Amino acid sequence: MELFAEDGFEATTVAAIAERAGVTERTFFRYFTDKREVLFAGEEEFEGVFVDAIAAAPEGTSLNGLLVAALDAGGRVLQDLRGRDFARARNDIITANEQLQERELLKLAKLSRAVTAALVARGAGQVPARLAGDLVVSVFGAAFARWVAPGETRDLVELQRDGLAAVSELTPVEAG
Amino acid sequence: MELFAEDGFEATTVAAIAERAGVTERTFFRYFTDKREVLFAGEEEFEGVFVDAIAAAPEGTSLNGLLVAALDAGGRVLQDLRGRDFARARNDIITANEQLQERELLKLAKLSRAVTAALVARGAGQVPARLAGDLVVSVFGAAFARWVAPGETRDLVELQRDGLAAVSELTPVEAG
DNA sequence: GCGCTGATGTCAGTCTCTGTCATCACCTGG
DNA sequence: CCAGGTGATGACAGAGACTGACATCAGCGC
Repeated sequence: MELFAEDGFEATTVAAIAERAGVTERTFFRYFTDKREVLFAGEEEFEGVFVDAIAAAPEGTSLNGLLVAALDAGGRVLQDLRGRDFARARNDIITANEQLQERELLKLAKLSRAVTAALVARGAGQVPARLAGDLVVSVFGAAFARWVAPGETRDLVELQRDGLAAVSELTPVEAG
Repeated sequence: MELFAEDGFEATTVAAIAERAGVTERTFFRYFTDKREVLFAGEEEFEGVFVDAIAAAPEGTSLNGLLVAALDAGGRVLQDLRGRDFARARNDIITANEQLQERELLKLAKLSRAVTAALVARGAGQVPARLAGDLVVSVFGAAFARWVAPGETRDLVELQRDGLAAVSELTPVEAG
């Protein structure tokens, strides 16, 4: 991340990263499938937080309640694990490069699919579960963007709640 | 697309594509920034359909109405331009390869941003517009997946309408 | 015919990523 | 204490995506 922040992602060669880490290029590729993957290590665990929160919710929880539970759990972990400053630094690197945005979108799409599967396991229908999975990711993404914006002081969890509330105002009774 | 369908995306070299097209590798890269980009040419125009539909809607149209207008227009174009069989063939290639999924997600993210901007231009707030932009893409994606599924006979537009209706049932009154 | 312009070819080179084999530390059983 | 197995690393060679620089050549206006 130091190198990426200094020279940019593309200008930083894998050889340079490996040297800084004190290993060879070959070893780098044994730990990371990809040059981009450096910035996305540990995404599966993050996914697990969302999924577990849905699975652990009390029986009879509404679909809406499951979404709130997943978002709260995910948001809290992200806040507490590394903090906002780290998130900002990482986010700056990613938003500066399309290749990295692609990879992030792929990870988010996987998160959406995981949430969808967890909702289906709780009895939701296929189509609504998929839409809800996308919704979770969308609300998370929008809240995250606000969270790392300069000057923002509110909690990520709070911003997510706010976003979710905005969604329910989006689609009034007369949809379709 | 012939080559991709035969040998798969990764196994197909740019040299092979160029040869089939009767040009050199260098010329290929003058027309496509990327090997993947071959499958995503003309995405800007598709984006334009959504944006134009929003801009062209009669004054006073509700936010919901704008989303319906955008989805209807986009769905219709996709159906009429190349047809379902072409969409299926292309979709098979993309779903078989993660690199291509990444690129598709990036294009969809751009579509979302474009829709967001169009909604903001119609007076929507920043946060709801972003969520609505994501929503449009989400509904489109879910409907498209159903549309290209084997055995499906319904219209893309119809499936989108159906998806949008499912969304409004997702978020009842007591959200947040 | 002259010179301009745009499209293409040629060539050399960088960088990412992969397969293969050698090396070396560490452990384990005899 | 040593033979042999195992896992991590290094060393190399090579394929393939992409880029920059320059050459070529057809078509066009003058």
